Amino acid sequence: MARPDAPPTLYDLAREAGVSLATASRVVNGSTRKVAEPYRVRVLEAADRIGYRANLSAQAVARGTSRLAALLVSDIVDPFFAAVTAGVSRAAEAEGLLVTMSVTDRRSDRELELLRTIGGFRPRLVLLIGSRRTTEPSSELEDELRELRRAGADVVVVGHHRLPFASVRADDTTGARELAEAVAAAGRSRVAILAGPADLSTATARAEGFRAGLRAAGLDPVAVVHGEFGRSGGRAAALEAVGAGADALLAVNDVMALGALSALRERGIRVPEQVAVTGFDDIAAAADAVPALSSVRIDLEALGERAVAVALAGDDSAAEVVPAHPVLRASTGH
Amino acid sequence: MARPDAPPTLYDLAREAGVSLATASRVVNGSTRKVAEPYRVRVLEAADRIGYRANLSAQAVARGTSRLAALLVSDIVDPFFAAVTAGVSRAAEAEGLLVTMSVTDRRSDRELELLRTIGGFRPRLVLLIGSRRTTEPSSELEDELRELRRAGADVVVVGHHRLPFASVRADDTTGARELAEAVAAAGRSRVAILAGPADLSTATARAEGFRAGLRAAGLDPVAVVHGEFGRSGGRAAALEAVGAGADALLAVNDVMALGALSALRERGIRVPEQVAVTGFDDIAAAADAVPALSSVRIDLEALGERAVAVALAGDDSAAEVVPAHPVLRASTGH
DNA sequence: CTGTTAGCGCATTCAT
DNA sequence: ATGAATGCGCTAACAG
Repeated sequence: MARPDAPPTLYDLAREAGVSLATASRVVNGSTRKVAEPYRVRVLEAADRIGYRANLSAQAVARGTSRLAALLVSDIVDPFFAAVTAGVSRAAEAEGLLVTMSVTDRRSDRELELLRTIGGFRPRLVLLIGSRRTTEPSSELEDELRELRRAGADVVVVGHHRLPFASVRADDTTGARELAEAVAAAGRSRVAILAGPADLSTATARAEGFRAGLRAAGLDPVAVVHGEFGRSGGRAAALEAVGAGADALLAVNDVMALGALSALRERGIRVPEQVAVTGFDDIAAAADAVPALSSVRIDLEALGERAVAVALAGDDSAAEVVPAHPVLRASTGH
Repeated sequence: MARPDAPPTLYDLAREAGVSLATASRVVNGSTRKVAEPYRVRVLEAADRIGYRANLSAQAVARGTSRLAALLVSDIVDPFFAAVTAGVSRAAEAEGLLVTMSVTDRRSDRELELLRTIGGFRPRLVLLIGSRRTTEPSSELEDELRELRRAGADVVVVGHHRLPFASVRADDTTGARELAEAVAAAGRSRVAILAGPADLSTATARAEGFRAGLRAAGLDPVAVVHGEFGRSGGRAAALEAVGAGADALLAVNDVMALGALSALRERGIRVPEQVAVTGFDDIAAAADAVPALSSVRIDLEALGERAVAVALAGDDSAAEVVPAHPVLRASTGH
């Protein structure tokens, strides 16, 4: 029944406590507390007596800024993004920020649309997680972000990108290079790269790192196969790579590597005896795979936490990099 | 430089378009459009000329209600919650709602605290995902939810619970029963239940279902071992269960089952030859496990979508149930 | 159908 | 240190 029973307002609080609006405001919002103790307690007591809860939207209007951290993520079901999101969530809440999360589905149009509506809330932070296609025109996106920036939001992009904003990413190149070198050192000479989408910047950065590592070992990839970023993409790519005679498959992420493993298993191809397989990100499932998947470890949650820290710092030219190093397991015969 | 460059307001828009505030408002906010075409276009053109974007907080204040859907989730890294969240996100956005996501870490105090701050935004929807401990006093939580309800929010709880609010959950009992029966029919007679936390209502509902299924097959569980909900909990429980002589392990969720698989593998115990293992939820990783994990399939994203639909319906006594049925795979010898 | 005006809940300057 | 008054950006009667 009694639904639209309006919550008590600051006015109600003031009246209940027998003080002025201003005084009530000063004690419940914090600011530079300059309220005498007796008044303080009266207000505080009155507050929980009537169950007062500040209307954050009204605060945002009056203050001209909100306590929202807007998070845009490609796909929350992907363990990679889920982990980063967890980090963002923790760090944001520690800063007293409420995080809004929207999934872009990797579609630029949705990304843009979401950014627009979110902008309406005048968020304090805007975090873009998930690498951008390198081929798509990002000018619209860039404009929108710039707009948000002007409106007072600090924006940071997680992952590789070419946007003029602060960024946080893993040291993909180093991790990839080291992993490729380790695989070469393990005696594989015909290694293929499961490169994922050709226009995904993170994927290409990792593929480049693989190449560099192989080169350092005096090798050239026997194949570089592109495809979907997901598990089915990994399956298809794996099949194509072994068809090309590969004895090692370096995937640009764990999910693809897992797909590769399952495809190889179905084909009766033994890992690591016949073909070695590696992933990237070291998601939880990597260690549990059979055989356990060699990968490149990245502290995903830390990545998320750093993202909000960097955003809060407010330096557009910041470009933080978190470490990424190989974790060698059974899938490479280690 | 020009950072705190205040975004254009409705007032600016009106001036730019040469119309009144009210007219400008009418065209940009939609409502029952009663604006003559010529005016409409003038406002619209002016809008994107100056890059006008409505201040949603201000709208919320003026309207007395927001377009926010507040989502509280136990652990976003858990594939189960991630999938449900994805469904919620999609459905909410389809309704023009922005979703805020907070992770409770399964701690009641955080849950309560988050609910309080979120309440400050006067959200339109509040979704609680993740089953509640049955032992903890939920009165505070209940009060808080009731408060939100009074303030105009529609609240729905996903999963089993004992709260007087709308709910959406999977038909765990049926799914569990059917799975247990299938395992029994496959010739297992000494089945153990990896029951998870004794005070997690979803876990107990599933365990009860297992019991019922075994009973129907004339069996009694040889062991019911409680423990953590996660993968390590599954490992420990599995070891204890096989110690008790079990030839089948029914876990209350996939993550635990996956942990069980890995523990058994390390011990050299063969699945399904020596011991059958089953999970619950049928997360993506279940089908990829080795051996492929038998589980109970639930359309997790649909669960999330239904949650917002039910919430929007606004009926506190709604109690929707989505289907759950076994998916038999190699881990049970199917 | 359009414009005026009075709030919405709160922060904050300005007097006191 | 406190209170009265003004404004934040927007919506919703209310008149015209």
